[in-house]
Amino acid sequence: MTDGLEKKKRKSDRVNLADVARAAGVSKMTASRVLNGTKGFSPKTRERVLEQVEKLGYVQNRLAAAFASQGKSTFVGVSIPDLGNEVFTQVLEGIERKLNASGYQAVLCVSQYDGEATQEWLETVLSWQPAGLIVTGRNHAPATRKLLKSSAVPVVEIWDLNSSPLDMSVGINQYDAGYAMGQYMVETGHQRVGYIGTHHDTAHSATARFEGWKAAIRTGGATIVHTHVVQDTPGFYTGYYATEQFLKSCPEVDALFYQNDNLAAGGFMFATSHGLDVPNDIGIAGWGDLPIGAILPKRLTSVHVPHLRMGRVAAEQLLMSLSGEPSSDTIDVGFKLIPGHTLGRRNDTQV
Amino acid sequence: MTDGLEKKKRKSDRVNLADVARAAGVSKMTASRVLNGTKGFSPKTRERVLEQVEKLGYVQNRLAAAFASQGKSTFVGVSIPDLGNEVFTQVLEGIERKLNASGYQAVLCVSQYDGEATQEWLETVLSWQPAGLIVTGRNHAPATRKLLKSSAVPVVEIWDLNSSPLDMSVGINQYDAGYAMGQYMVETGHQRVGYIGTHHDTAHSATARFEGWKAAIRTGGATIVHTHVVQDTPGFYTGYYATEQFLKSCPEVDALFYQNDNLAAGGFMFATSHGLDVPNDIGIAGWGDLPIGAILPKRLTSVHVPHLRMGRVAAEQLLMSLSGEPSSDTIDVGFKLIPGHTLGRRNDTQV
DNA sequence: TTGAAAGCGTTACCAA
DNA sequence: TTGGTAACGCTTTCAA
Repeated sequence: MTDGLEKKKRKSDRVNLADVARAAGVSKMTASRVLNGTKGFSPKTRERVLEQVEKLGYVQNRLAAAFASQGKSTFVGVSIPDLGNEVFTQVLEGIERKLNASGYQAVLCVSQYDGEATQEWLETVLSWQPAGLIVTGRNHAPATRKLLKSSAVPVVEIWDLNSSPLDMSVGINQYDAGYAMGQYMVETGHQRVGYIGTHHDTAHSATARFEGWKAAIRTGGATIVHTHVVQDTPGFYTGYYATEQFLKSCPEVDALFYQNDNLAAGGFMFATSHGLDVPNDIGIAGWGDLPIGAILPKRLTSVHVPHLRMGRVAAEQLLMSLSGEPSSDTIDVGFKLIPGHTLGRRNDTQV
Repeated sequence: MTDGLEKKKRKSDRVNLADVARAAGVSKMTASRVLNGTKGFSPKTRERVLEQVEKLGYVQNRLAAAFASQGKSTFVGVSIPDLGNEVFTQVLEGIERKLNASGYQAVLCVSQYDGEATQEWLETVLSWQPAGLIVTGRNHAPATRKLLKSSAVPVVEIWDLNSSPLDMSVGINQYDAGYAMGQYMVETGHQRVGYIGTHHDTAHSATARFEGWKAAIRTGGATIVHTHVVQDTPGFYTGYYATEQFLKSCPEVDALFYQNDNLAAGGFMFATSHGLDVPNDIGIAGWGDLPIGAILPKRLTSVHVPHLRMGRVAAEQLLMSLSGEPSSDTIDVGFKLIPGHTLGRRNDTQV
C-alpha cells in the first residue's frame, strides 16, 4: 500500500483526501468514490471512510476537484446593467432563485452600461471556469463578442430576443412590443405623441423597442412631436422633471410614452399636481407593469413583461444545456399590453 | 528545452500556459512571470510572450493557479434577503461597485429569509475558497454562525450594527433610528399611532428598529393602537391594502409608521384617494428615503439611511482586511431624520 | 534573466 | 470492489 499515502510534510495543514484514505485504510480513489457517490465500494468500506471524514473534519477542496476533473465551477456569470432599475432586479431574482435551487451560484456584474468594465469582469469570470454565462442584451462590444463566442461555456443572452444568438437567447421581441404600444396610442386617437427616456435606454437594450414604437406611430399617421432623452437614471423623479421640461417646450403633446412605469409615474404625478387631467389633457403610457402602477389613482397603461419568468427561463435553459438536454436556441417569453386608464380614447382629433 | 513542453494529446483543447511558452520560445515559468508581473524577465521576452498571449487568445486558468499556490479565489460571498426590496438592492449596488472596481466578484445569495437555503449556499461558497464574505443581519442560525466563525476568511456583517461582531460590522444602530422616528412622532403631537410592516420585517433585520420605535412611543406617553404585520412583500400595493385594513379596524389612529417608504407611499395613495387629508387627517411616516418619496404630492416624512454607502464601506472594510491593513471592527454609517410634510404638527390632542 | 523539476489535491483511467 | 499511476495547469523552488 504505497499510493503516495506516505506521510510527508505538507504546506497546508488542512485535512485532505489522502489523510482520510490513510486513516480509513483504503486508497485515495476508494475514498473519492465514497465521497462522490460513484459506484464501486462495499458498504463496509463506505462506513469506514465516512467515519474518518467525520472524525477528521474533512472538507473537500473544490478548487482542486474542479481542476482535476477538467471541470467547471458551479459559478454562473450574470451581467445586468443596473440594480437601480426594477426590471433588471426582477430578472436577476428569477435567475438567482433558479440557480441557487440547482446548486449553482450567480457571480454578479452590474455593468452600468460600461462596456470596458463588463469586458474586464468577463475576462476574470472566464478565468475561473464558470459553468455558464447569462448576459443582458445582444449588442456586445467586439472584444466581448469574441470572448463570449470563443468561451467553451454555454451563454444565454437575455432581454431582447436574438434570432441568431451567440448560443441561446431568452427574452421578448422588443421591436414588436414597442410597435404594439405605438399602435395602441394611435388607435386610441392620439396624434401628437412624445417619448421620454434616459440615455441608457436609447443607446442600448431598449433601442429596438423605441424603433418599433416610432414605426407604429409613423405608420398610424401620427406625429412624434418630441423625443426627450435625459442623462439620468430611469426613476420616479427623473420622470417628474423630464415631463416638466417636455411640456414646457412642447405643450401641444397629447400623449407621452415613457421608457418605464417609474418614469411614467413621475410624469403622472407631475401632470396631476399641475392641474392636468390624465388622460383627458394628456395620455400617459409606461412600460414593464412595475409595482408602482398598482397604486396610482388610475391604472397605468403599460406593457407587462414577465421579467421574473425571463430570468428563471434563462437559468433553466442554461442548466439544460449543461446537463446535455436539448435546449431551444431562442425562447420568447412574451408580453401583454395593459390598456389601463391613463391613455383615454380620444375623439377630439385636431381638425 | 524540454520543460514538458513537448506536444501531447490533451483532453482540453484550450490554450494553456505551455502553449504560450512554446510559441514564444520561453519556459512556462518565464511566461508565468510575465503574466503575473513578477520581476525577472527582459522587456523583449515580455513582449514576445504578450504577443503570443494575444495571438493565441490565452486565458489563464485561475482554478489551477489558485490551486497551485494554495490560494484563495477573488470571489466574495454576498448574502442579502430580498431583491424586491429597494433598500437591499441599494446596499448590493454599493458592494458590487467597490468589489468589481478592485478585481473581486460578488457571489450572490438572495436568502428570502430562508436560513436553510443560506446555510447551503454558505457551505458551497466556502468550499470554493472565497476571499471573504458579506452577510446581511446579525442573527444567524447556530450552524451558520459556527460556519462563519470557523471559516478562515474575513466576514462583514451589515445592516444592524453589531457591537460584538463575528469579525466586522457595518451598519446603523437600528434601535436608535427607530427611536428617533418614534420620538419625532410623539413630538409632533401624535397620540394614537400605529405600525404597518411585513412579517420579514418584524421577524428579522428590522426588529431592533421596531423595538426602538415602540420604546420611544411608550416613553412619550402615546398609545400604539395597533401593529399590522402582513404576509407580503414590502411594496407599494402592500402598503395600500394594509392601510385600508388598518383604518377599517382602527379608524382612530392619527399617524402611521411604515416599514419603508414604498409601503408608506401605498398608504399615502390610499388615504388621499379616499378623502383623507395627509397629514391633517392622518400622518404618514416611512423609512429609507427611497426614490418614491420625491414624487408624492407632499414630501414624505422618513429616515435617510445611506444604503449605497453602507455597501461600499462594507466592501472597503473587507478589502482592507484582505490587504492586511488595520480595519475597524464596527462602522456606523449613520442615519438622518427627514421631517417632510406628511407628518404635521398637531395641537388637537384628544381632549 | 531564465529554466527544469517538483508538487498542489483531486479525479480519470486502466489493471487487478 | 479495489488500487496504482498519470494527469490537470499552474506556481514554488532551486539551480544555472
